[in-house]
Amino acid sequence: MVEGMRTHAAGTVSVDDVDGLVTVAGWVQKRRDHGGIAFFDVRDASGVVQVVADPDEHPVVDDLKMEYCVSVTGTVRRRPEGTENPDLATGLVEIGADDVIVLSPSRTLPFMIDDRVEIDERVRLQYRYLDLRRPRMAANLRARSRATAAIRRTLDGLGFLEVETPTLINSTPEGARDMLVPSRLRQGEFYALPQSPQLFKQLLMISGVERYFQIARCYRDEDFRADRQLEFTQLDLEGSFWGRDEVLATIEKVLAAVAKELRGVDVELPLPRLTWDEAMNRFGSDKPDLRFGMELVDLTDHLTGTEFGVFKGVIESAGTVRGINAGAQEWSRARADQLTERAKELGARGLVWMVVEDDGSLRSPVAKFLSEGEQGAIKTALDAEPGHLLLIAADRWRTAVEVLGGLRNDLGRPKGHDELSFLWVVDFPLFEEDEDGGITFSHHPFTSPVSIDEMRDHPQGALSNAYDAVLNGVELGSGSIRIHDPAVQRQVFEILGIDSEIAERRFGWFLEALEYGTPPHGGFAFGIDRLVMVLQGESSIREVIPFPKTQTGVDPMTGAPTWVDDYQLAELGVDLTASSRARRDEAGGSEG
RNA sequence: GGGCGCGUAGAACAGUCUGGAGUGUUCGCCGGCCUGUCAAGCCGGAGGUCGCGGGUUCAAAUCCCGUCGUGCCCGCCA
Repeated sequence: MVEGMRTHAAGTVSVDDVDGLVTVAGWVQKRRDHGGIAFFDVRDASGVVQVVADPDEHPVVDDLKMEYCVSVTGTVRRRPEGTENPDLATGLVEIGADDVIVLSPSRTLPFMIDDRVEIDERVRLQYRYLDLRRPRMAANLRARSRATAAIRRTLDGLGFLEVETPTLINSTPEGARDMLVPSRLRQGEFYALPQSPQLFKQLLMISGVERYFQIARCYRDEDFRADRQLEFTQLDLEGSFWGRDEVLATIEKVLAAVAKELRGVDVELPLPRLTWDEAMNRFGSDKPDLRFGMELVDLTDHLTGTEFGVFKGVIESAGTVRGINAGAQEWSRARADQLTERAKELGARGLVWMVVEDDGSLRSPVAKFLSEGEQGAIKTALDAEPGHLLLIAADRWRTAVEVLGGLRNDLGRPKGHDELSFLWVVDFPLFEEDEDGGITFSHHPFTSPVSIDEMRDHPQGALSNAYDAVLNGVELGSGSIRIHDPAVQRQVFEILGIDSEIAERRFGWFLEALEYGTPPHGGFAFGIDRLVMVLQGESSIREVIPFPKTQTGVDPMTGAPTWVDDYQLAELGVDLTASSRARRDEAGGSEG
């Protein structure tokens, strides 16, 4: 885009422009002053072009520092033979300066605008506006924009209606912690920021929208991770009169369109599907990374008669023994301790390791407790060759597979993001056990059961109509066919132990809405931040969020969150606890 | 809520284990030289609360305790 102050975008100046008079504007990337001749690079959003000037004719060139904002008018010329720069898109040409104007000088930078240096992230966030000038970050911004454009293009083509839902809604204590906003007009009452537009999109189905989507900001007040922020962006989508396969086919098209846009690859559709059961048993995860093998193997049957106490105890108490072949790994006592520690972190009580020696024998702290036959069976089951490391976990099923699934990821996961492995995980259990042995929904309580009878009679084994999308072991998002029958919805609340009075108070308005001819409906939501993160080869969501927060929820640039004045609190009918007040006073109090 | 790592000049680091003068490297910054560089080069210079507080010691960037900041992970994230 070229207008007004310039005739050309810097990155587009080419041999076609030779002998032409051009004006470019941008930032001084680097000045190289040779005395009688000086070069500097001008960078704008489109790229970089080199300017040549005689400092005697243009003394202003002596003043140019990095990141000065400048305008340059001059004549495009071919670079002298042997001085072309093949690394630069505009490397065949340069601009001979006639006029150089400093539009805006720059202070000395806190860090250089350069992808080759790793800067402390706190400093980057404090000067995010400079950080975003770096080519990698600028590329991530553009990628994100292209991703959302591709999403809108695809869904518009499929007849979807983009609808905005409110971001000040009612709080529901289930699920993640709500971000709360105090109401001034109704002191003492609070809005919540939406964790997702879930109920509103279902209402839109009742409203007759039939095909809805929204690129929605969502909020969850939980602890941070590399792939989790307080606020994040989802593609939220819902449709009526369709089933799971139509939802998946739609989302697949969107994912493929974004992958095509950002990676130029054609993702083969339909995407592979795994049942939750298979994902857990083979990969120890409900978001398996299929870019590598190292699959889990059930060793229980080979060890039913074992004398080894740990295995014996687990098997007798209906647990399971699972193993993985981690392949050739550097091995040491320290490494063994480290992996055992990690296994415990993942919930295991311990970890059995075995290294296959050159003669085929097993080196392991537990080898002496296992019979020759048992050792042989383990080796065969795990395809063990000399030099391989075998890891075995014995526990209740869920723990055993999840521990090995975690270790599998630690040990086998490819470093790069070159390969893309999308997949669906389907047939999730409807409920799972919570820590008190009670029952809790594994998706959300609006997810329909595959069978209502099964849900009522055997809730533990009941399947739900929920599905997840996974890319390279990253959970992109999930969806489900919803409950459209208010009676079933009430039953689910009941099974979950939500008192009918409470359900009525919290969700009565929604249950009532379901009574007015609700169409069968279902949908999906996936995290745009995570999708763009993986496609851009980033390992943190913060690299694709323009202004993210640190792990403690702070924005180092603006200082948010901040203390507020007493009069603001008074207007809201909110007071600080004594300890918060003390911290505020210690910090120098409120501003203004 | 918990575990682990990191914090030294504007930036990136080494030095910390094994205590001995703020020692050093690269980039940036300031001054000078330089007509084909593109992470230009050469010469010179400035720049430090070793995150903060306490302790041990004749002596602490270094050892110990606490604290703050930051990152990764576990819990949490329907």
